[in-house]
Amino acid sequence: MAGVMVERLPLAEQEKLSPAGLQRFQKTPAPLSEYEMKRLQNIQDNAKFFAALNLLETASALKKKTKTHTPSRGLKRTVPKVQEVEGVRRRSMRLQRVDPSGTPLPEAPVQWDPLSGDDNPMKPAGPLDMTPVDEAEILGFLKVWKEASLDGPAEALKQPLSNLKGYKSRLRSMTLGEEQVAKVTKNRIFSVAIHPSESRTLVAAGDKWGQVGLWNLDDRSSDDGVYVFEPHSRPVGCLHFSPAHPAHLLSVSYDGTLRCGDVSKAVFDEVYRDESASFSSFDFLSNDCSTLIVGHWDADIAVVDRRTPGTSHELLGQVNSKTVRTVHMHPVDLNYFLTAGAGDVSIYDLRRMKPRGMRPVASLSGNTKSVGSAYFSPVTGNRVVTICADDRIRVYDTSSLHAESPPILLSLKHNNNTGRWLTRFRPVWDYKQEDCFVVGSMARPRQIEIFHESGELVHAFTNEDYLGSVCSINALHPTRNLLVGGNSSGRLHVFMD
DNA sequence: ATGTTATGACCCC
DNA sequence: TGGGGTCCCTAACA
Repeated sequence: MAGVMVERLPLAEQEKLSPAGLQRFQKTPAPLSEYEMKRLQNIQDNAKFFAALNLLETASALKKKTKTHTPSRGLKRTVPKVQEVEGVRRRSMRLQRVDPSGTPLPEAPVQWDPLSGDDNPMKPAGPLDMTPVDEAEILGFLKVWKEASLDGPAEALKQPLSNLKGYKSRLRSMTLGEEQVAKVTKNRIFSVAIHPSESRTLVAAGDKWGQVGLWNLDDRSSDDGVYVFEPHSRPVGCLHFSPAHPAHLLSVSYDGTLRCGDVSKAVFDEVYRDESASFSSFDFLSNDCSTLIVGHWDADIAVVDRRTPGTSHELLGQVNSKTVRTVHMHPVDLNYFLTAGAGDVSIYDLRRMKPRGMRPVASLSGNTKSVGSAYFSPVTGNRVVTICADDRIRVYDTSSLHAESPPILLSLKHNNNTGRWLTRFRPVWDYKQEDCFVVGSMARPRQIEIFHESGELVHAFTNEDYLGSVCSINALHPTRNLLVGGNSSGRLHVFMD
């Protein structure tokens, strides 16, 4: 803890688990809801799918596998080259930057424009096939993902908070080995997600240029279990498996689309699209995860219902700040949501959505520069953790939602200066231990840190051999001892017991 | 001043 | 060699 300055403030007592909080990670409790009907329909639809699957799997099992062992998992060194289908590519002298005699012209400053080149074209509207960028066979993988999604509600969610000592020993049991590191996207990671299954280990990451990589860690066969898709064309800022139906993987992107990767259909459906906008984040609004709240970069907030046809929002408001980097629902009272952006962290009431200048219910003041993220503690919502460019991590007491200015419990000095090439840190709470959060770090040796809300460094994950870079974006499994950290070259690191 | 966004410098086959 | 993989604490602009 050298160099770390902690300002301690009084702590409120620990709250009990709330049923509403629990439900976020459980199946929809209501019997025969619309969702259940839809699910039955899906089961029928999928019968055919599995029939086809069995046939193809048999066929692929007969294929000879000759791949040699490589020390690192994930995306391979040699990416299959896309052949120029048009034969010789004609380029003008001007584009080649040579004058008519063939002598090179002096280098002109080029404004790089992703929209004009064919490097990163906007994806077409409508569903995209779930075809990996290398066109690898994925039926076997989809089967795993689908089976993993059939896990019932976790008993562990109902267990009371363990004490800090017990929690520490759980963290100590989590290790990183060669098999727990893989490159899952081509470029730098902007978001990660963990499938909630207790029987299977499935993680995902979204990158700078719209890729979403999925990694099945249980796949120890000759294949490495990594499958890379490209459902977006710009950074994938936020990624979550649906807690109510984890066969769905939802993603939002700066490209102005929100998609839902659906195993049953093997497509990335388009849920919400606004080409003139840029989406930064989203959260599930209802416990059945059918409605979503989406934060736009320009401070618009949209409510989206996945059940209605079309790709527009149901409701649009604008919060009273310059930008919205993250949006997060209160886990107990689903009328309230939290936004964080440029120098502003506020709680708003959904029932008072307005087209412009919404007045917050509460303002979480103290951040003196740009705020990277803000999240409610996931079970009670009694805490909010923020991270700011002023090199502080702050924890607020939000147990009284109508306190206009929730008190700061902690202001922790932390080097958040990630610079030009690293994704900004986003501390997230641990569902298993609601008073602790995980955050990336610039400290050497490279580490991923777990802090208690008091500012105590509870644990630092390090590994001399396999963790040599900054993991900006991290996620913790809701019940298992499992941590995923993503770095700026597309690699995931999975600490587990 | 604050906040955001660009695509660099190396090393290694 | 050069293109791709990898890690990372800057500088211009609005």
